[in-house]
Amino acid sequence: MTGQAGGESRPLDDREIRAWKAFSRSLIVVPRVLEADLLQHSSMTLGEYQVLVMLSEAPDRSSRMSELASDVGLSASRMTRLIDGLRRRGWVEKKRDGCDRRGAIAVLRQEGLAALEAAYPAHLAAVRRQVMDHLGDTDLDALATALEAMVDRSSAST
Amino acid sequence: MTGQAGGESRPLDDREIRAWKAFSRSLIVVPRVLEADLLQHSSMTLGEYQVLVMLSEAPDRSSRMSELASDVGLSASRMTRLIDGLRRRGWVEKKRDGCDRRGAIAVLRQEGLAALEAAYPAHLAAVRRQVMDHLGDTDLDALATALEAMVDRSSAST
DNA sequence: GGTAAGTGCTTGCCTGCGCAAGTATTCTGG
DNA sequence: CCAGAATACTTGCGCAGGCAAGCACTTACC
Repeated sequence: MTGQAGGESRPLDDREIRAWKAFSRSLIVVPRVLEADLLQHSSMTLGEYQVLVMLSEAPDRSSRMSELASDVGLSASRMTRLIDGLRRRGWVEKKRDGCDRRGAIAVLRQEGLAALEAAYPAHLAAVRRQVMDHLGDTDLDALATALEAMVDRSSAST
Repeated sequence: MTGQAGGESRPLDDREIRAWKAFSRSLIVVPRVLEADLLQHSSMTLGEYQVLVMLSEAPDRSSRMSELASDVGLSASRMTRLIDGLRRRGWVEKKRDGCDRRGAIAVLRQEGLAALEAAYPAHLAAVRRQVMDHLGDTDLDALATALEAMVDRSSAST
């Protein structure tokens, strides 16, 4: 029994409903607000910001497209176009992988790192203001563990 | 200095980074997976499902467009087109408000309720499987409170 | 009562994003 | 060494969703 659609699931109780409704609203509202802020201050998307962060932390400031995609949780096609956008702005360059010439590797350029550093303070403030400041009573480790499990489950079911 | 981006914020510590990264990935991945599931099983969007739920719980199974929009966290224009879609499927009808004839009121029809009830079991199972099942160690009330605060803060800053 | 400002929905247009199909390259069995 | 399967990206296309401008109606003020 995979549980895909088959098994009867117990309905959510009141606590669960409250948590789920709050979570599902946050899924819509939080990214919108953060993205609007980032777009206004730094002319970049939330996805673009996250990709720049991943690249800045990667060895040689470079990473394969497919890794970037799965790390941020975007589709491969989205990543192609996202990287194209960053390339047009001169923030990253793309080169074919020498060993596996199917693959492409995105490399963060100096200008991209500068853009990321310029965007960082305002975005950090927005994340604190919109998200972290409200997590006061929450056990961060338990929350992180739970969210990681969700995301892993989802990637697994692909 | 607006204060919007002004103040220096303390960088996130390791715990916060972990929680934030997990949260931001979940913002991308969770809605995608749930929506794909809902679309496949019931041919409706997550937003459409949520609107149907709101309507089914509302007095007279009807609600003003603007209320629906703010309850689910979507923009007014999105709500117009979403309701149009539901109307085309015969699930909802729209009538002008008698008292304030600027306003429009969406009314859930029997067919819409039936569609919602048909979609419910599979969606419930998906929500349990993808989300609720992973929240075991988490204090649901604290989490709900935190998420509600986030969303309220965001709506407020409009 | 009539004009000005405000409110509530709709429309035009643009962007983000995924899916399905296509292309290029690598791997695998004969 | 060569077909066929598998992999890694790209491209075509369609839908979700926001913003800005528009239209309809109401409220406020003279």
